[in-house]
Amino acid sequence: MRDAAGDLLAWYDDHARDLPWRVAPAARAAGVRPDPYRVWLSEVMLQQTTVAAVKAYYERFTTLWPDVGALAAAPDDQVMGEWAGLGYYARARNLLKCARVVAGDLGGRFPGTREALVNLPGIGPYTGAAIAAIAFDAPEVVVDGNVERVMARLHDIHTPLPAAKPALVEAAAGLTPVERPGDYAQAVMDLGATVCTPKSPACGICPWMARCAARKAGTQADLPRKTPKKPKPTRLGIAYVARRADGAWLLERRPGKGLLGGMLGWPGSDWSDAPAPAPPVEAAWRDLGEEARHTFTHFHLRLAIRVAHLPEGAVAERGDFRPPAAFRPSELPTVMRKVFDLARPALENTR
DNA sequence: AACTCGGGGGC
DNA sequence: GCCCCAGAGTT
Repeated sequence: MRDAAGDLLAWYDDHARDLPWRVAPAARAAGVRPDPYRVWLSEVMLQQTTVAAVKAYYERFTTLWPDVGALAAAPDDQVMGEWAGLGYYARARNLLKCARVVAGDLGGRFPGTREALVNLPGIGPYTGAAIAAIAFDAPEVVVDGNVERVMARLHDIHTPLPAAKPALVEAAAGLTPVERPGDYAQAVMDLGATVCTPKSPACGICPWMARCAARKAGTQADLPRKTPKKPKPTRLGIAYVARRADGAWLLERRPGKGLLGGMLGWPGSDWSDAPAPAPPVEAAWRDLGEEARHTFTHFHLRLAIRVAHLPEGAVAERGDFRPPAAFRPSELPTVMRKVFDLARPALENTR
């Protein structure tokens, strides 16, 4: 009788999703290994991010920077601009740090073990194990959100996350095969993404149906359990959008740490219960009367928008003027792009 | 162990 | 609206 990993690999050979960062099955069978650079890039982009959202960014990055040396040589601002909209911007900052360590100290080659990989910026337990397994054929235990859900159901584990994490890792370790560990890891994740989904799992077509304890007990839809999360407070702020008579926009590079760190944005107030006005330049500011609403991981934001036309030669206390040719709205994180979309009509005419 | 850190798609 | 997503880093 085939073991659980064997059943899943057989399913994977017929049902694997065709994803840009994967080596096609025929090529893989012929011994072609995936490029560690591309595995790493895809895994970092996929952290807490859906496949659908990642695809276009992955194609863009690999076109602009086909290898780790090219990425390491790219200017910080360009990389941050290309990451804009994908979220969790510390990933992009650590991506560059990691690329520069690999391209510099490591001669352009990624290390092939989990232990060495997790010492690099932005590579944690999951990503280190995933790169080692997928790119280097190491039998590492790869545990992401999909694996946690599948293991909780397979073994009918009712302990809420995150307390259940050690038990789920142990369950995953007991199943991970020595052969084809990379395919096995991707198979569990595909299973979680397409069959063992968070809501209404398709148990009838699951290759592990007969082995699943939660299905026997009828508890699969309630697993994994999670500790309740805190409600999000609402913060208020003011964003200032100014345009000079020559068409230049007044923009500001945010500090390199914290929320939206390193990203381009509009100058503004603090975000709090009672934000203090902080115009970046003396001008006849006009309130737009419409606010940008945006929800971050742990709070809601309502951003009032103030706009102003500035005379030619105006000088700002904060931020820098960018001519239209040097500014693409796609460089902005989403909340700042929302502000721009609302403010633009009022500033289309430069005088 | 708890908190910070984005954004979009599904329901 | 809430939930989820190929989590990592900080405190």
